[in-house]
Amino acid sequence: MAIITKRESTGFLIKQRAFLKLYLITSIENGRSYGLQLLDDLQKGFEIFGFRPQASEIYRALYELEDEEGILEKKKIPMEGTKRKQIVVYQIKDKEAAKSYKKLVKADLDRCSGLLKKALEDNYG
Amino acid sequence: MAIITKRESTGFLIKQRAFLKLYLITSIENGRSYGLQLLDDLQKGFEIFGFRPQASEIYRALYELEDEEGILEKKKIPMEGTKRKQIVVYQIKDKEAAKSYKKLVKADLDRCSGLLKKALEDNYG
DNA sequence: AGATGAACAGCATGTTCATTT
DNA sequence: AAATGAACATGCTGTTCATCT
Repeated sequence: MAIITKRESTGFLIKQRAFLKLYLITSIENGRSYGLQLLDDLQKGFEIFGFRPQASEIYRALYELEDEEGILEKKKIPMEGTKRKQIVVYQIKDKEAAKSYKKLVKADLDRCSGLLKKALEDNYG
Repeated sequence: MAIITKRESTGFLIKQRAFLKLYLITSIENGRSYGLQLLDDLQKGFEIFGFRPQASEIYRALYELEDEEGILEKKKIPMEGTKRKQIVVYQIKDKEAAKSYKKLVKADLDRCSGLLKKALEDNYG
């Protein structure tokens, strides 16, 4: 019988997953889109920062927003310009939940900004 | 025979290890100290940010700064107020290497700050 | 107990593969 | 080929343990 040990966070920086989930909510609020399109937007937007998220991370984030947080719901629609090809699009299912998730992430982003700011002051001040 | 696959970074945020190494260099530049003391300083300094680094991370970071980067060198000295108890203190071995490491980390911290700033603008603007 | 370091283990996420259209 | 998602693999780092004084 295996012993399961739950692991604590030391509270360093925000996780990529949460960061992407924030962007996915906002993008979907601004009109529906689908996985690869969202990925492409993010990759282009962060190119100058040297950050290139992976497709699998996007799909995992979308899955969690739907299945764990209950913020999104999934729909299959025919892809534009095709008859039979379907794509998976998401829309906001629970506006309040979306709002409160974004609020949580904002607090963490602010915390992280403060942490980096402190490091810049302490080490290069 | 095992196939070794090197893993790429997607370039999200700075790793805790690099962040701590930066602080360790600066602390050691400002007067020698030893592992648990450095840990205690860091834990106290970041308490308000909810960040609490672990002892093992400090020792790993010190090891790498000595053994991999060649920036620090180790000395064993008798602990204050004791006759035989020894502690491991570090001092800067290669000033230029320290300087250039700090420069690299500064660039990354600036990049990360920009990334967080963008996220705050894009999602709460 | 305080200090150091090695060994072990979990989790976030990068990589590869399968399936469908 | 584009799109989605599952399965597999790896590295960062949290946890535990051993040793020494």
